[in-house]
Amino acid sequence: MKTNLTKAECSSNLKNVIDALYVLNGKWKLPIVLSLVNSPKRFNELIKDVEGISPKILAQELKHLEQNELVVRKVFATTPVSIVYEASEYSESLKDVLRTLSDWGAGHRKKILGR
Amino acid sequence: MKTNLTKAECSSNLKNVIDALYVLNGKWKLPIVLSLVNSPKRFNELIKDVEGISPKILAQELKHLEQNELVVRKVFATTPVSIVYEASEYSESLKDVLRTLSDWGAGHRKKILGR
DNA sequence: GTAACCGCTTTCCTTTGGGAAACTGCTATC
DNA sequence: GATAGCAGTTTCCCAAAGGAAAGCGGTTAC
Repeated sequence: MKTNLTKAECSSNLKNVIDALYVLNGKWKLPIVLSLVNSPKRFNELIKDVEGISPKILAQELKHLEQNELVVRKVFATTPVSIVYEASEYSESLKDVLRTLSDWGAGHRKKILGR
Repeated sequence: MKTNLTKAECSSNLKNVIDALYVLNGKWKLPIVLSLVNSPKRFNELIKDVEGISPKILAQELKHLEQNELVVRKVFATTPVSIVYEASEYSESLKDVLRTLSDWGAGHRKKILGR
């Protein structure tokens, strides 16, 4: 059986794909999530770990990721309070997405650039 | 076995994922590919089918998609020449990517918006 | 010959994303 | 009391993305 994309697959899923890309898009979202998957971190630790990001952008992206429940902001009532960002359990749902994207990206680079 | 993203999965694949998103990104690339998967089309047919796109953007995106071998531009020596754009056979390689993105996007929308 | 269609390109403009730097309020340390 | 660190916010700026409108060279239909 020929496994073309069917019309249904194409049009009915376009919105879903666009929604997914909206959440993952931009220069920093995935780097931040992946840094937090490695280990939870505080704001200034993220600034150091995610190379090149500015505090404005980091704050902005963390809010976006929090809204999408991929990152959790935890406040500890120490003095002074400590604030720690973690990758949520839900962020594991990205695993399959990231794997297929990574596989395709690797294969594609090889096809187009030959390396 | 706990199926966390491993450190290796995270860092070594980030570049691949970013490369993949670079190719798929933007407002119009996927709509164009999906329109062409349904049926090959001429320039002005695409203008009508991909609602809201301007000729400048369409020309630009078609070039990008051609460079990435997802779309083929065929010139027929009729008088006047007719130019037809088709989804390439290689564009089928996007099937898995689109499916996982679509699944995740659908689930995610449900989680965040409850619909 | 003129009006219309095809496949674009050009120009100009607005919106969006991202970055640099300074600054703020708070706390802790010296 | 001065300095430094934390967790950001504010301001200003630049570049890239995207859109609206017009134009252009060719062809064909009237």
